[in-house]
Amino acid sequence: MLLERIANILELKGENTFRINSYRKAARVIGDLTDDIEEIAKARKLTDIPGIGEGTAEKIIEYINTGKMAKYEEIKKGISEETVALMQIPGLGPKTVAMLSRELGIVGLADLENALREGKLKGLFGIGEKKIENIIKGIELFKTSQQRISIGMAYPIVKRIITGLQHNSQIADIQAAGSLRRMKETVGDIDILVSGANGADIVKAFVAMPGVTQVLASGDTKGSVRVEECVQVDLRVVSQDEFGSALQYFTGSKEHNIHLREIAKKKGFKISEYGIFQGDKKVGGTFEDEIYKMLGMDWIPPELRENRGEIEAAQEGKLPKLIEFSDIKGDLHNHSNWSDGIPTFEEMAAYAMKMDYHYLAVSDHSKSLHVANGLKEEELLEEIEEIDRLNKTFKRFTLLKSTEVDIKADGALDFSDKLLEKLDVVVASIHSGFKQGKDKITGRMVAAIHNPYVNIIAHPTGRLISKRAGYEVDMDKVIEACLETGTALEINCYYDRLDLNDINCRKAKEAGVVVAISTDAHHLDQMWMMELGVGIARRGCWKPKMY
DNA sequence: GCCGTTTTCGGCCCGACTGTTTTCAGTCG
Repeated sequence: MLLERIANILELKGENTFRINSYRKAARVIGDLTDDIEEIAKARKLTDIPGIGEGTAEKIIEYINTGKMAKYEEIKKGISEETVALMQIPGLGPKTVAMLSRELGIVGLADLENALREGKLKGLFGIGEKKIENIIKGIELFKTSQQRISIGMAYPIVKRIITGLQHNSQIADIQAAGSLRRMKETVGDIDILVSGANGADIVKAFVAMPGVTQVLASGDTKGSVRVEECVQVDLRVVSQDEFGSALQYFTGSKEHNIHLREIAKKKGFKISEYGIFQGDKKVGGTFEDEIYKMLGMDWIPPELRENRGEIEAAQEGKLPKLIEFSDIKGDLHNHSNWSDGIPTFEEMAAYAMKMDYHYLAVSDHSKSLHVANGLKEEELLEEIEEIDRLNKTFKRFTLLKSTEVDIKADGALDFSDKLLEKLDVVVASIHSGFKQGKDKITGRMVAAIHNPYVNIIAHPTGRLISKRAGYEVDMDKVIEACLETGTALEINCYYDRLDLNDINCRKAKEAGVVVAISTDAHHLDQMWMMELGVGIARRGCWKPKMY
């Protein structure tokens, strides 16, 4: 995003911080849009977007018309991308990078490492022994730092740690915070907050837990470790009367907190991780909701805390009552051992009943998907018979006859309508021809949506978090077709898919399209991932009953 | 650069930590 790049370069140039933040904010709100930016520009409504003023609107229009931004072309002169990237090294900020570039002509990481080796940093203004040591450590950290991981990987780690610690008698409250609590699809590190009297003891117990591979810090109020899964987990200990405000603070997002503090300030309050204050007097902090209440708004569910309008909605008492895991009555996309799954029908049904579900779809792959042991027509017919037989043995529970039918590269479905008609739920999805152009892929999907027997389009974009970008699909056209036919789009809960993502999910909701939250489980112990999908749906503002 | 119950100028979130320029700037979350 060009606006973000402008912000980075301006930062390096030591421009006014507030101007830099304006560019960052503009870049972010545009990234969060569910509507097409060009459409908004055409309707001359860019400045209606909070954070976009006259100046930025002009630049966006210029970019749409010419593919360039004069401002960017102007400021990037003489500054290399490599130099801008140096700011990502922990401990190196814009001031230091600019100084190193000015004094030593350092352009990129290679230059910096050479200069360090040759001892050139010594004696520079503001650089001492310690600073040099920290830059070296920072480079190391930068090189080995992990990408953000899927929330589906982080979630079980948190559950394990919380389960392991909650019996500790010193701990009063324990709760995950950060982007994990907000159910963001990826998390950088994991933040866990506890309240308790003896911080040092709690931290000691934390760093000694099984699964810890490296202790990064262990103090009286904070412990930091790396666990087997190569993720950093931070534990912070606060007193009980600070737990609410600390939870609010550490949950974020940063943008949400900044906006909240602006409002607090205007109302004569000050909020920090230690509490909410009126003058010097602490007026709250034990419970998170009291902070929101004192600021004259409803408590905001963590999943919505991204500064995308949730604060205004809370002020007006217009926050939706979001869907919860307990609202889920079944799962419409699962695989059995008849194709590439592990469990038998009986095991699936028993597990679903234990989860308090009323129904569960058996949606094994179709014949073309050989790698996943796709079912042939006669096998699907057998499967139908077997499920019918089993259903007679259940009370208040139904296994639904289903398939995950392939939308083949030529756009045809892998099973005939005559066969699909015999099923309770038809899930259709793309597993081939990923590299086709946008029109072709969209055409295939729209054709499937128009098939009268297709109920759900699974993993609509095909992306795999941190692994595969997904095929090119025109989501607006897909949504339009779904709206026309009543076909549902899936929120695939599988941890590395989470597809639809939160933005597309909200887009679907705003359009009035139905979504199905399904796990695509191939194993019983993947069925918990429904919780992830519910999180995405909550971020997409879905209520329990839309219709 | 944005924005307005402080409304067209003058603000713009809060606190901790670190290292060094010894009174505070830079960086981070």
